[in-house]
Amino acid sequence: MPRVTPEHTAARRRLILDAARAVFARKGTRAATIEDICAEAGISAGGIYTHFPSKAAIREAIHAEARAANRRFPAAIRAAPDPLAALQDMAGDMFKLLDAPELQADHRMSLQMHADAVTDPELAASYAEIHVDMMHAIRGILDEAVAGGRLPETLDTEYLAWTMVALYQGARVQKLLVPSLDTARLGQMVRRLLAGVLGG
Amino acid sequence: MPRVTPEHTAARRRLILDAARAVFARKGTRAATIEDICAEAGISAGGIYTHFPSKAAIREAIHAEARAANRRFPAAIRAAPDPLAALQDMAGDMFKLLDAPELQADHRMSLQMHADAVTDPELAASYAEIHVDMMHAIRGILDEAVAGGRLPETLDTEYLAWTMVALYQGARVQKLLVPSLDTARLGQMVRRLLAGVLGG
Amino acid sequence: MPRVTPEHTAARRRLILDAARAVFARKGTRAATIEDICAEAGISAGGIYTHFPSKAAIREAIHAEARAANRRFPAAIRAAPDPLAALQDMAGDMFKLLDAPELQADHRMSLQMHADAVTDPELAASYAEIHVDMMHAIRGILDEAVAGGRLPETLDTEYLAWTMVALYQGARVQKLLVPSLDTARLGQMVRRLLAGVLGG
Amino acid sequence: MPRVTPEHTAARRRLILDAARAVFARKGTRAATIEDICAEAGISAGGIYTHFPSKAAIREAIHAEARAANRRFPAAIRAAPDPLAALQDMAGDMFKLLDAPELQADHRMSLQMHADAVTDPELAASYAEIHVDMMHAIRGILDEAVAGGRLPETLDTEYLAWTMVALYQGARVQKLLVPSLDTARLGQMVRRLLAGVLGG
DNA sequence: CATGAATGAGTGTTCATTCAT
DNA sequence: GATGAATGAACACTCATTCAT
Repeated sequence: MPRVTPEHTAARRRLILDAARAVFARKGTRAATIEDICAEAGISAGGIYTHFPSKAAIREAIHAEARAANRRFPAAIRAAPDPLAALQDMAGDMFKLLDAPELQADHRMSLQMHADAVTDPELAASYAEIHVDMMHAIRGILDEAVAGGRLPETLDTEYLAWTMVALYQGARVQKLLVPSLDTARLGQMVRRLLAGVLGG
Repeated sequence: MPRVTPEHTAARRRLILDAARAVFARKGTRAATIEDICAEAGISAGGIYTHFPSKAAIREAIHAEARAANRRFPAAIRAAPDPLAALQDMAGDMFKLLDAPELQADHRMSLQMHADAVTDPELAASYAEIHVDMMHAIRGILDEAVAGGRLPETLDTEYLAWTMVALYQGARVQKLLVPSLDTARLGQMVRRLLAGVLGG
Repeated sequence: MPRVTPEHTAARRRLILDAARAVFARKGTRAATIEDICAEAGISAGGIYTHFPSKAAIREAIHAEARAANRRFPAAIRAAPDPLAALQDMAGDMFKLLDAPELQADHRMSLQMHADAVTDPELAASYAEIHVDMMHAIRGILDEAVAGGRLPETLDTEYLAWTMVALYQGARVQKLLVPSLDTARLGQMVRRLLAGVLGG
Repeated sequence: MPRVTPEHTAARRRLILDAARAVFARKGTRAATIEDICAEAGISAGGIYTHFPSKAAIREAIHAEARAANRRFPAAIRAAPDPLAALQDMAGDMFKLLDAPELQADHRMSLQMHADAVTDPELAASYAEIHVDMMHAIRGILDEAVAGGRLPETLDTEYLAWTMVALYQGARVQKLLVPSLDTARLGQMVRRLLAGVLGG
């Protein structure tokens, strides 16, 4: 019978994952060493291996969490009274996400992971699914608006959705490289571009 | 009379840089080893160090070339009879670039470099300049159109330019992760979005 | 074109193998570290890997050499004018081998390898072949003596050969554990036991 | 009243030692991990240290038991009505021991221990004593037969005894490496060799 | 200059041992 | 006593870089 509560184990996993995310974001997944992660987490060098079988497993766990977080996005937006309006608002305000201090590590991590994905087919497939999921979520809202007569049937909803996702990903990278970027103005411009198609 | 001609030296540099780009694109700058590059170039491990002082120097040389290539972009577009129309066309057609087989390695490399940039402030600064350069080139064209009365004075040309750059970067990543992406339809959508602002 | 002669490469391999044999003999194959071997050979830690892909490969190379050495044994004894007499002499004198200072490391190594073999099926199969080879060599001589009418047809030549091999292996271990063992007297006794069966 | 009875403690020791013997036999003393032993014994990693201060101590305890078992051998053979005949029988039948399924682990263990002994002077000394003990037991029987006039005074009883021990050790290794070995025929041959010296 | 073997600091991982529960 | 997570010193192996040829 373990004398260690499941809560303690979960907390330790959390500790390691958070440390790893911070270190991966700072140094990149490849340059980050197990020792870096342990130092960040305040545990000993071997201590990781009670909770994860390898460095790759940590990376995968972080990736899985990122993916899970992305899955929650569609539900959130669908819950709005007027999803189409919510989508437009978010396109304008989503750029607030780019400034959120608590998300900086995520943005950096994400970029590292994208770079890894190009190298690792398995990771690439999984990341592709994240993008596809985001696209589908947006497209679903657009399709409903088309069905409701609020958008023309001729609208290529799938590629409008793809475009929005690309815009988000591109803006994330841009903000990382050019911190002085004014995300509010960027949001305004995106909103204006979308207004030309979505109305509003 | 020097035994080794400058041409030979330049050819050797070229050989190494091309090999390095290919390997960096395939494996990532960190995972790629000097030996990988040598194998790709068909030279010996020590031979690199006659031409480059370190692996980092190779990466920097590649980056410098990428930057130089980007600098040629504004001039090309300015040379068009109607730069604004050329810009719009390119926004629609630029996505052809995403499919160009000879550019796939560049797209991959670029992603690896962006990831490195987050880790390395010097590289980040330099990459930021590339983005700023692209933005300025686009903005210059937009500003001229404003001056010529073809676009309203109220247009936030700087952030429209930023948006276009973000869209390009995002689309590049997207195409790498989701190869089935139909870049023609993506281009159509981008063109349509821009039409709402630029007219057309 | 390699600037290093094949002789140099062979010498380096030899250096490493000899060092490894010494260290394996002293510490056992498992306890011996790559660093031990490098220190013994006077080379740097990574230097081994130019010549051997892994520690296991070194062990296997040593094993292969031991096996090759064993293969030379039959030819040597067959070359004698009277192989049966030579066999008997060797049975008595072979125990001189146990004292030979230059073979002490081999005897120790051999014991380590036998221990490894029990653990590793592949190595076990290979070691079994060494034993079978030795047995066959001895049996061949005995069978010729039977064919020549010098030994009775009823003699179980196969198992007499096995017994001789077992005696050799057992004596090797014994001498390692009990260095004060008088191998000359041991040889006398073996010769006497064999005389009862082989005549002489 | 002690919460933990001596019986319980003894049983736990037994459990650990049996598990350790099994694992050592299977993997070798060095490759076997504490965790392997714990898994085999069905206890936890820390639990070992209540009963043994270290892994080495377990190995030593097993060795001590092996030595104790060997000490019982002389008494058993002396108890026979005709010890000399019993010795000859055993030499022929002893090879039955090689086939006994319940002794396979012991044979393997023994080989591992011999290998360790070459590495560890203390263990070597102790193992030497086991061999010396076996030799003395056999020699004692032979000397009595000499005293009783059944064997010639010129017989080198000490080295005949050593030879018998070597034969046993050698045969053990042989049977491990060459499982197809026919131990009955091997026994026959040994008996026949001994008959030439001991009569019978 | 080109070569490639040698170097040696550093990496991910293992495992005997400790100790809070 | 028993547990098993935590520790930290090794370990096998990698790789950017050097340098004798």
